[in-house]
Amino acid sequence: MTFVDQSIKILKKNKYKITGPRMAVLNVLEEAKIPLSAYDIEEHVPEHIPINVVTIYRVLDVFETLNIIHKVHTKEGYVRCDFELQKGCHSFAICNKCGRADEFLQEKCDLKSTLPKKLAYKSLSHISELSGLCEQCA
Amino acid sequence: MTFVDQSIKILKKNKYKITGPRMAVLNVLEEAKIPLSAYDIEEHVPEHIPINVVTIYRVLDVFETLNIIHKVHTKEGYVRCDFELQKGCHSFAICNKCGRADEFLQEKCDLKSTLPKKLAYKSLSHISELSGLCEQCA
DNA sequence: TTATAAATGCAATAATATTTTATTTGAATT
DNA sequence: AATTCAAATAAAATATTATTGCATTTATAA
Repeated sequence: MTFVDQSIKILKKNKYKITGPRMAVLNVLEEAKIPLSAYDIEEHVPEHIPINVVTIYRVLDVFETLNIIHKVHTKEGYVRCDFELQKGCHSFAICNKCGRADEFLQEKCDLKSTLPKKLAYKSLSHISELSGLCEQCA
Repeated sequence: MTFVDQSIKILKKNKYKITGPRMAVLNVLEEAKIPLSAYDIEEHVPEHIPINVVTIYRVLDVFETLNIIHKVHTKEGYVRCDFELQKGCHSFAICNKCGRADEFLQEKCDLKSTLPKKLAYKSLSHISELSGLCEQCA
């Protein structure tokens, strides 16, 4: 099942409408290898169906909530979720040279357990981003 | 040894000058519990010694290079380094309510080892940010 | 097919960040 | 204490990322 199909399924399941802007953003992110900003996405959308950037931000908000996409904070951009991965810790390996971002799973994630006892946080979520050089750029 | 003194020591060791703007930024960050943007810092600097925001960005760049401060990417802000911690993985626990950010050490950090073999990245650095509620806000 | 909640468009604005060029200054040296 | 100059800063313009409020349109359930 493709990324787009899987995403549509998730949208419907959660009572969100299938709209033009949402489909356009899904199609752009399906192909992207590097994190794209809302403005990047605006440029990649086919010229005959222009979308307001504000709309793109709102679409991205919904997609993030549904875990259809993830925000790569160190790059201020968004990438599609890799549905092949199981639910768990969504982490990214990011290439400093070409910008490529690969999602990967931390099967045995111990981040929460490393939080010192004296920091009594009720933790809800976390993100790990690793910067380096991908195979091609190394 | 205070954060400011330790920072001065590191600046001198690396042949950077001790200047007004650098001292002002150090003094602001020494007290801050939450990540501050360059513009936040500009507002916190004493009124009788205004600093250009561009200068603050450049000061922050140097400080980041020297690991005197860290950027909290999920908040687009900067916090002082906690020199009490040993060198290693600088991670943050961030409160979603009050914004507080506590640096903590992952003694046995396994992030790099969780990167799948097929992603042949040469990893250089990484950041982990955990969002939740601190003891006061929980 | 129609009613309506949800989604979008538009305009304005805020917040964060960078580039270029000219000027000033910290501190090493004399 | 005066001199010197690489290093640091200021200023102005511009780029990039993000949000808010309100009017209008649309996807879909009934």
